[in-house]
Amino acid sequence: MTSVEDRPVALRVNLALRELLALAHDVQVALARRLGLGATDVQALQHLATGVPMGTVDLAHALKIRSASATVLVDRLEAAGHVRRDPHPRDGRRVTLVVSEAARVEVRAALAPLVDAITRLTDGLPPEQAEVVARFLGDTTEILRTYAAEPPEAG
Amino acid sequence: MTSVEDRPVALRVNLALRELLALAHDVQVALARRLGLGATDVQALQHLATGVPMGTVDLAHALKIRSASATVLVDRLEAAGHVRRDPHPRDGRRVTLVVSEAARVEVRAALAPLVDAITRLTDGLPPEQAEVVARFLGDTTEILRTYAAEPPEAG
DNA sequence: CAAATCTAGCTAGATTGTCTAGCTAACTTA
DNA sequence: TAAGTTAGCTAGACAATCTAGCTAGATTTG
Repeated sequence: MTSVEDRPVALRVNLALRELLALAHDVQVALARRLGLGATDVQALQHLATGVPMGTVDLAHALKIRSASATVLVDRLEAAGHVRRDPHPRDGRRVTLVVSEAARVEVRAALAPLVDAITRLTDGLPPEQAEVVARFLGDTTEILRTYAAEPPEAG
Repeated sequence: MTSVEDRPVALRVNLALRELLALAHDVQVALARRLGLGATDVQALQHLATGVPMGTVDLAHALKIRSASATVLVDRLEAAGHVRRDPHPRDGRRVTLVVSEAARVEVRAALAPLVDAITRLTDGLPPEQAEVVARFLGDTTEILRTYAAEPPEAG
């Protein structure tokens, strides 16, 4: 039996989360505009900036677009000087995508106000509350990941 | 061996949030695929489903696209039987967009697993922790909104 | 070791969705 | 009533992704 008093809180969390998901798009667009790039291109840079070495196909998988589209995307980023195509040392077919240091800095700078604001928010919380929030966010991303991965029709 | 829990809480929250923002896109795409629509069309339905009466221009503002694009978007939704264009009772220029009950049900059903999972998660929290989470999410959406609204160059 | 198969990446052309430009009709104001 | 504003639409341009199909390098197999 759910009590009447914790219903509003659950509802508030649900609504806030949905609003946050909706806002995510706007945030990506805003970030892209700051960098003068398209939204997908920025996502690509963010993936590449994690440091995990990637080829064109890997990037395509990460972005959930076709490899052909990723090729064109990398063309754009390369033309803008944001990434470089390095040959793979062992596999002649492969390409290793390397983010330029300038692009890395640009992305970090554009994200800074956001990261700083969130950090301020987190630092303002008592440690045990921050812990609660971190755990909740971790669980939530897990749920979202599951939902996003789930096939449209359950087999 | 460092585990995830050893990291500073602030960093974990920041990372989780960024992951959440990245996942939001995938979630929208997954939802769109379930409904057989484009991502923006689904967002439009979600906006319209809130019950706040809207015209084409209002929808355009909500989605941050041009009114011309919204017109075409509404054409698509109308052709698919998801919305209806009703004349505005007082303003002859205006159109009131009405979501069909079928579409409303479809969207709710497609979102159900997500909403249910989040609700389970929230209901599993002690009330005071839920309160902390709700407050944090509210503050976060505020930060994101500010970031998304901020002009590329401070003038 | 040579043939068949697979994989990474690319090119070309079709498709889709948003954009800009510009229009009409209706509302508002001086 | 004339001028300006707003809601919505149409037409055509543009940008990003998609499908189809190709080449070259890697892997497997008889």
